[in-house]
Amino acid sequence: MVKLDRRVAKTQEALKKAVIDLMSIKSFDEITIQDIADQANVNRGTIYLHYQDKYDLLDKLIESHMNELGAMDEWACKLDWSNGLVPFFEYFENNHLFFSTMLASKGAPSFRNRLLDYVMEGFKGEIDRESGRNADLNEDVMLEYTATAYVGVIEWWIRNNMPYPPQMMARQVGALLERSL
Amino acid sequence: MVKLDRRVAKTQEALKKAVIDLMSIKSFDEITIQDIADQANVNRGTIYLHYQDKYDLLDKLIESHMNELGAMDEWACKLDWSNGLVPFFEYFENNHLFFSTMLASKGAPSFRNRLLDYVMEGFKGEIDRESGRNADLNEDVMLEYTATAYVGVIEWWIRNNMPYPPQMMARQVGALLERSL
DNA sequence: TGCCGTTTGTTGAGAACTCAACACAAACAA
DNA sequence: TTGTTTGTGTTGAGTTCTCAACAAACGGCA
Repeated sequence: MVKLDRRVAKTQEALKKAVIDLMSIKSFDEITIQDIADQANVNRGTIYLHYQDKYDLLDKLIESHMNELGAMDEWACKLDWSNGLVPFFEYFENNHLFFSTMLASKGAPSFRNRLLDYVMEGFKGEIDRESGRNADLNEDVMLEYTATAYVGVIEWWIRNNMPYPPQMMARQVGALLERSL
Repeated sequence: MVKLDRRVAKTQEALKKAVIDLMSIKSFDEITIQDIADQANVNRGTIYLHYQDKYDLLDKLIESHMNELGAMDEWACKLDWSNGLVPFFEYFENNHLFFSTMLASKGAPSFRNRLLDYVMEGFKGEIDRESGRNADLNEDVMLEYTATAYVGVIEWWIRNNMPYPPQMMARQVGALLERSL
């Protein structure tokens, strides 16, 4: 992991934030490269030093969120379900603008699928294979079932402006996931 | 007025903000150049591309506030007292962190004097010389009197966390200033 | 006194960014 | 159709910023 130039970090951060902010106003397709540059207070040409085009930028933005979630996974999987989920719900809360606009936008299905894949990957290692209570259950079905439920709840929670605190959500969803896996 | 490079504007902005933020924690003398660089997320050497040292930076920071106030002066002096003062109190409110720390710091007297000078300069053109009610009053005394009162109220208002809204302050102080000038 | 850790101010090479300009494509109106 | 507008992607010269390194000054402290 080479530490990257301070300027690079700053402009990439600004560009990603700009996209998120703009997506709460316009749909992603309506956003022009110039819009992003203005919002980020960066020269238009600079964007092309980091990304192919605005789709690439959005892709990298999603990617960085997934990486962030992945990093939390490694850290949190040592805890029990209820406590381990807290940081995730806090993360969703902190970045609710991103997730809500992404899940509401025209490209939502593909983003939703990407999130589902990520979640399923994480759940794969959490299935109870020892007690035998899942002996006659198919793994793919179990994963699809729980991941869909989990993502669905997240989606609902964010869409409704996070009516309950992360701690409570973590406890509730944690209990349900524990039963399912 | 040459428009300056986007990068220059950004770093100068970041540096000024950094100083203000740090002054709410430490006294200005305790703040190191490295502190400012860290807070602004800028390389230490970069500071010297714009300022002689941290004192010069503080000086320019003050200067830019005075210019800001001066620009508002030209715009607001066409209005009556009560309405013309509103933007000023709003400005003080928006930048209360700067003014409160400046007026509380060790260098406060010099800053206070600078503010007084600025205010007196602005009041100079507002003295009523026509009605005759000020005929036997000395201009210097009047200016000193009103400016001290004005600055004193501002200081009190900010020190006490702005207990009344800008509009109300503008109305009250406006009425009093009108009587005095 | 001399040593030591910290802060300061400066330097040079190289990377990143700016800005204005350009050619091109798509959308759209006359 | 033609002309106009708007957005895209690229280029090159010039400026700004980064980073690591350096010498020098400062303030304890033994």
